[in-house]
Amino acid sequence: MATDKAALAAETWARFFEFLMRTHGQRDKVMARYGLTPNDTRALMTLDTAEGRTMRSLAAAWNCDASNATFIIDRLEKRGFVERTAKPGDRRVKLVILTPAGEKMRKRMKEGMYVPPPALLALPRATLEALRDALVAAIKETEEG
Amino acid sequence: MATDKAALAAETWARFFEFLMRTHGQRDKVMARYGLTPNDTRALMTLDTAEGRTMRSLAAAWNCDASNATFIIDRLEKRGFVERTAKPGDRRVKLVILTPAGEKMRKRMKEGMYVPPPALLALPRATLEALRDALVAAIKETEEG
DNA sequence: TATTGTTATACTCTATAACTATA
DNA sequence: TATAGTTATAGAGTATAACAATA
Repeated sequence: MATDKAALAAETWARFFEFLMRTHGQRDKVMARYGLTPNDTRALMTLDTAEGRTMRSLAAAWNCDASNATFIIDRLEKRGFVERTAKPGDRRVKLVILTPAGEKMRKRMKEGMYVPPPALLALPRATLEALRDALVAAIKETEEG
Repeated sequence: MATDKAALAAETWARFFEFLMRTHGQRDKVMARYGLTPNDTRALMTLDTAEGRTMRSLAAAWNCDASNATFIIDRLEKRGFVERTAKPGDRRVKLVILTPAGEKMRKRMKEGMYVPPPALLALPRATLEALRDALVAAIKETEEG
């Protein structure tokens, strides 16, 4: 029966992507509304107002090169969404924080992106709960592996 | 209770993305193995060997500009994965088909991409079935709206 | 010497506008 | 005149290598 389970997992995985593709338009609209690229959006989601993050750690979080992180942060800085501040104690390091304007935009994006697609809202409550529970279980598995 | 359901849908949606992000590395690896970009992969998945598709319909399927479709097909043509053939009857139109080499690469990619992440395989059968059924229901809702 | 971040450069991806050839 | 596709061009996103400042 091992084969059957593999096939079931493969089908589930394919469905996962199909649903993702079918709801792609909605996410594009939210970003277009605020003139943000997918990059900008991801960056806003990663940052916070409090202590700030080093360029290095941002590059690692985005799985990209340090020079690319410079480029991404430059873009956000030009629009007034982030600030580079010097780290006290090690003047090589820069801490990037969200400005109030950046915090505001982040909140808007989050609201827009987390609005579930109508197709999800249309599901019966029990189906939604089953979906959520299965995803939570799957996420937990990624932590343990 | 409408509010509760909206919150449930929002949470489910957030989980969906979280799982997607956590399994991102796996998909990158498959594409890197064959030297394909995400673009190339999507294109290979869309095409077939039989009748071919017009550039216009490809651009529509990829939700991109016609000139971009030209660029994408050019890339695949250079690597010998696709061919442009003239449509009999209307010589303005070109039909793009997969070559045998393209068909082979398509099959490899499909195998690689449809391998479910280990975290999915680790779920109990009942959870997997619930997940699949919920996704199928959600996909169906996108068709009706 | 090693590390943090930036700049110079080049290549890929994408869209707009102008163009060619058919219809 | 309208449509299918391409080319010219420009801007965004990405990486590599060389560089500056600091440790």
